[in-house]
Amino acid sequence: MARSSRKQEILQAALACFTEFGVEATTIEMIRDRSGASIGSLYHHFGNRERIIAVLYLEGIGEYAARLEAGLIDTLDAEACVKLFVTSYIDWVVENPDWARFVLHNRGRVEAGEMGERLREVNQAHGERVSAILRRHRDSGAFRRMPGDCFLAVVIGPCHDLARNWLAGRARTALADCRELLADIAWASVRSQ
Amino acid sequence: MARSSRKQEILQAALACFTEFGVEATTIEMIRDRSGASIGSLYHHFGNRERIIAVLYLEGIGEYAARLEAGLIDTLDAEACVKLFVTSYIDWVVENPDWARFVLHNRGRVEAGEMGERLREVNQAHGERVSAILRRHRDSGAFRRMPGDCFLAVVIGPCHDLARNWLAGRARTALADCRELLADIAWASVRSQ
DNA sequence: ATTAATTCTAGAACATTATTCTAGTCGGAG
DNA sequence: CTCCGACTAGAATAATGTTCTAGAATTAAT
Repeated sequence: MARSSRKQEILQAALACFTEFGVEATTIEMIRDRSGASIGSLYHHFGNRERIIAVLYLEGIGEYAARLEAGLIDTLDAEACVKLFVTSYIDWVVENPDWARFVLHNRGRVEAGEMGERLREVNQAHGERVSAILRRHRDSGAFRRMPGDCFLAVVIGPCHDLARNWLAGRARTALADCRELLADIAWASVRSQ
Repeated sequence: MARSSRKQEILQAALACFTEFGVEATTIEMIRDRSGASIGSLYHHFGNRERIIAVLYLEGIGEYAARLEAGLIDTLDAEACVKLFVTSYIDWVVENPDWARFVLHNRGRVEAGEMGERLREVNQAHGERVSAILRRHRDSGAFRRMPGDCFLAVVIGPCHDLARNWLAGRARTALADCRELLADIAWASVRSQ
């Protein structure tokens, strides 16, 4: 099979181009040059430009989701659950800055495209597994009463915002240094009373 | 001058196309068709496709920033200041959903493009005016000690997240119904003690 | 009112970029 | 060996963005 890694090489090259020049400005040819693949190879593996973007996106959120779910499985108490959302997100961003930046800026694009349906399915499946775990704590009254949509936004929203700024070089504070603070605030915001 | 609104017509048509088909998928020709302008007119007013996007973006954040600053000028106490961040944001999103969706999904694109420098200037100027007002309260000890980057992320991050979901049709709860709750949480998260 | 200057509109010509298509190469299964 | 599917290659083509030249509309000056 020659190298089954050709596909991965293309994805890596694409991410590097996106990081360096922006998604808009990178052309198929730039990806071809950097990956060493041919036009034919590129289109064999992905079909079109948009699908390169979509695959990269789906792999990214998949990686983060897997990490989160791996941690959540254990019999954690409500506080640890909430804090895990924050810390595993921040850890992932710090470890994969380019990927994180790409994911943070391209959800809309993927969702509007032909892979949008797939993305919604993946997100919904992940959301339901996570909700199932949280429901136990919610039912036991560990959380302040609020709509589920708000709960997630309050817990992870500040992380998204700060990560976005940090990745863009706009934040004076290192993201990692806010790990504990954001986890504390998230827990304080959603715990009952 | 015929209509000086030709430029605005183009912007409105562009936003409508972006909303309906996504920024990627809308072509210059689609904008031309919907606005009734010619290619020449389009390029006369904007120079290139990217600048249409950038102008739309800058007008959007300008509108929200103006609203926020108009409210902040008054001699509000710390709590009212923080809550105004939340409520004026949510109000703006509810009143301008298409614009808000566009702004939420295209910051990276504008920032990476030729208007990126301009955008950073505008944002910095706005940020400094806002910071100046908040500093008074911070110095008086009204806020929990934390980095400035975190402060803003904690206050407005959940709004961004929930608005993004609501605008995408993913939220079960109406955004407006979360106005007070999010404002309360924001204040509770940043007030001292 | 006429002229001149400026702004704006028009769309064909052109350039760039994405995509398709045909022709292969390579490695393994039978 | 030779057949088959996965993969690679790059020229040909299609789609789209941008430039360019010409001219219409509007305004201001005389």
